[in-house]
Amino acid sequence: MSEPIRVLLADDQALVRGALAALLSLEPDLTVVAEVGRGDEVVPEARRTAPDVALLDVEMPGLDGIAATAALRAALPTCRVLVVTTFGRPGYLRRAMEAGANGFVVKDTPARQLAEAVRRVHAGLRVVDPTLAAETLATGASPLTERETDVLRAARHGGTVADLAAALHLSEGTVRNHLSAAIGKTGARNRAEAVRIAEQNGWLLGD
Amino acid sequence: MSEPIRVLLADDQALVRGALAALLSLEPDLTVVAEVGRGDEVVPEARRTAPDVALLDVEMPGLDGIAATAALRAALPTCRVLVVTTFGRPGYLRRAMEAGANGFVVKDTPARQLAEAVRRVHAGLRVVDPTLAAETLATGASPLTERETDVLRAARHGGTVADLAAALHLSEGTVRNHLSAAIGKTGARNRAEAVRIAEQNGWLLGD
DNA sequence: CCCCCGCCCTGACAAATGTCATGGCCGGAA
DNA sequence: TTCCGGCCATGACATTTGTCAGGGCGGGGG
Repeated sequence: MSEPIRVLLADDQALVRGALAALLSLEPDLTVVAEVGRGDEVVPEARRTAPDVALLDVEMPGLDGIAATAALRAALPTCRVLVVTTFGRPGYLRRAMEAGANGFVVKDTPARQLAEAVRRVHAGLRVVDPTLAAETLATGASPLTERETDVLRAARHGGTVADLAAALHLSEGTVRNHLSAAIGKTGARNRAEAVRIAEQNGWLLGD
Repeated sequence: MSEPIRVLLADDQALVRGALAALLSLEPDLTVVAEVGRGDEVVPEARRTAPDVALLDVEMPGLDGIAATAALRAALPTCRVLVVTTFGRPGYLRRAMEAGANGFVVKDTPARQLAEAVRRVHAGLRVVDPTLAAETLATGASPLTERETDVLRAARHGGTVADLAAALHLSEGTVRNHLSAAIGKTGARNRAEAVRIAEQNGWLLGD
């Protein structure tokens, strides 16, 4: 039998991270060689420990999992990436794949399948949650323009138009116009709903 | 040495649930006797397996963890409850304790401490995340009246005032008034912000 | 070269939202 | 009993938000 597969774990919730480590450690052919809780710690730690596969959560402080995927692929091209996330948002899958991920799994897949997914990714295969794959094709990429995305992102916290205008250095009229466009494109009936829809589709990544 | 502690796990994310099971199974004095993915499966499964400690997530379909806690305490008073949650929302802790929980842990506590928390709860001690305890005292109970809470809950999805009025069988003026009151009490500057604040404080439980 | 198309920016107008004063209802205190 | 205070309900009014038409800028195709 060959060397065990070296795995790096990245998840912001320490409890979940530790639990996943315990789960994977049950498999004789897998070793967890590193654990990190922030996206910006992924690359430094990967350089140090040279993992074969990195298991990255999408929701992380510092750098989200998608950005961390891109950074890791650039820094260590031989390291495979398996993205894991809580929410089955179609946009996440698309963005993850564009960033160079080798696999994508949502957190409500059965626990027994995770080790198998790691093995498949390590073997060079692509692993994609099948239910999500169909949905991704249906919803497609973001229809939002760059500025519209900026404005929606800023609107998440619930400020007034004046606040957004100040934060983005735009006139209030402009902000209203971008919001209006975003509302139209998302099919929403007001700002709050547009934010919710865009967020659910994963169109607001990048803080 | 006495019998191992029997544990029931409830979490809607199968991967996390399985991982927690793996983590706890590493401890020789703990046995995971049941796993469920919905709040409304907790009591039936507990009746069947007679656990000593139930580990409940707050965010679950069917019945949230707080409601499940109350139901479980009523059905099997000898079973201790340890509530686990992703978000350290002060209101959650308060509500969980009022519902009869014996402990409360957030998911970014270190993994090693979970087994210890289970043991303490089983021994009859209370386990509370210390940082959260202070915050709870500071933010206190919800200042929102029942109707205000209803209206904010309905407003989460982002509908218009007309929608809310129809859903709650109220006049539009009334809905606006309740929203205005909620905005005032939360210190928000518009509806969306009020929803966000109330949600963060755990004042909107109960779907 | 010129045209066209899309994105960005802006102000004026219409529509929705938030505020306020008012009145009905109920339960506890005087 | 009567009064008081809190919650709920409602309509009129001011403010904010969403829509629209229009102009500037830059890249790609004819």
